[in-house]
Amino acid sequence: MTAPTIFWFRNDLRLSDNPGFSQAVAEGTVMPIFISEEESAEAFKMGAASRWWLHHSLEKLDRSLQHKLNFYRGNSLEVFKKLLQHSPIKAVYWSRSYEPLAFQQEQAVAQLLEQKNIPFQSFNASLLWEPCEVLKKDGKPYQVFTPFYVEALSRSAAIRKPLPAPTSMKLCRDQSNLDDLNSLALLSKIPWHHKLHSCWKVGEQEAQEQLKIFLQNGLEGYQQHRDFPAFSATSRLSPHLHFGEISPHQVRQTTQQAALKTVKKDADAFLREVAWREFSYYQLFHFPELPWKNFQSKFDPFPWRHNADLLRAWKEGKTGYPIIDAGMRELWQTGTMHNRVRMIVASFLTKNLLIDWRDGAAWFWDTLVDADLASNGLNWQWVAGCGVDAAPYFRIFNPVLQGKKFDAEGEYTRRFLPELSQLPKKFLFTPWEASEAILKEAGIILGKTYPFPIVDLQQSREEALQAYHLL
DNA sequence: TGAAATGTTGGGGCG
DNA sequence: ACGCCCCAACATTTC
Repeated sequence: MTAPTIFWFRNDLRLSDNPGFSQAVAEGTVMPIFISEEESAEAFKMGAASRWWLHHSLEKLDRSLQHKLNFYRGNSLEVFKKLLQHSPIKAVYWSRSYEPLAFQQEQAVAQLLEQKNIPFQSFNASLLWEPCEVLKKDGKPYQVFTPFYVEALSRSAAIRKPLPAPTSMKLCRDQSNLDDLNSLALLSKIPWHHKLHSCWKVGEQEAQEQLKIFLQNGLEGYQQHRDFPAFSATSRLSPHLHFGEISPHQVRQTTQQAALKTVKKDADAFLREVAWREFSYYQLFHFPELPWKNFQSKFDPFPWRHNADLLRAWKEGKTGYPIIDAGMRELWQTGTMHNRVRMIVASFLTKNLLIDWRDGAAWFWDTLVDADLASNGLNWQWVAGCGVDAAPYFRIFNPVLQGKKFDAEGEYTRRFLPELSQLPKKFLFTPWEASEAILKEAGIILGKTYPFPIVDLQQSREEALQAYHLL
């Protein structure tokens, strides 16, 4: 048997539109591998919800690969060193990561392969635009989304057409490898994740299916409906995109084809959101400290509060503000949160509670199935006001008004806060204003079945404005 | 991809 | 008929 080409799967867990994989298959026998770096460095630790997703995504991918996917644990450089000792390798291909640490790892592997004189090649499988190519006239990266997007769109012609999945593959296993998917220990022993099964369908086929469902049912009116958390008007593609079960190229092309029949402005609005994902990776590429360092360094001395009780109340959805609590419970129960509500809860944490955006980001990292280093960092910094093209510091969401405006019927809030389900619409976002009789009728005992507000909105708003103003 | 404070306008009630 | 006040509705400014 001739030596196989290794294809190193990373966050590109699909067979279709995977340029490196297609090329490897076209050139002969392929040994597909996946490396979990989680044990090798704290920085690679994934959140519990992401691990759940990854486990099932790998399971699906392994099935598509005729159960030939090879699993390894540890530092990727060490894994490759061992791999190269065992058997002759023709070449190594992979899809580039645009996350700083993962990029460093692949650079180290590339160096090793160079030394060993083994051909290798990396591919862009996950971004529509190479971060290093889209630059301002002065050669510096864009810091504002809109001009970035205008420039990016002008380069649309260069975007590759999505590739079909290979029709026939010769795959092989690494016989010396004893690890399997379960050795990666991605699933928590506590069966909390069972509830995620009813919310999500993981995998490449499922991602394609979800895109179709969204384009058929959700695209028309997307621009208006996407703001209302009770509707299912969002694409729900983010975890699929994060793990590369579907590529932005596929999303873009299929959306544009669908848009020929439906409303163009909705398609544009949707693709603009996909472009925000690009912008996040773009910023992460040019500012690798994005996930943990203020983009605007003047925020560095900001006096964030370290109040464990307030933070816990926020995490558990027990702040006493129903739209906040509904969002936080949705997150815990389903591994996601509607985009509008993410902004509201993030504003509440960073402005009303004056808690460090990194604490919020860490919780999202642990609980979101679409937790993404680039998007999480960019968007938290956006809300906190310290980020790229950020929201101004004085933009403070009022959870009562936001609830009334974007969940006017209270459907979303009641869905995730069953203890308030009997409360009349008039008081749903201000239960503390309801009379004793009304609360009793609704079966609510404030401070017992549902908390009193943990902060005063007006006062905390004033304090935030004052603190931010001092910057 | 806000909200609150402040300013302006115009219609109606009323002496 | 007129001026005055009130206030809702909308617009602008400010944080």
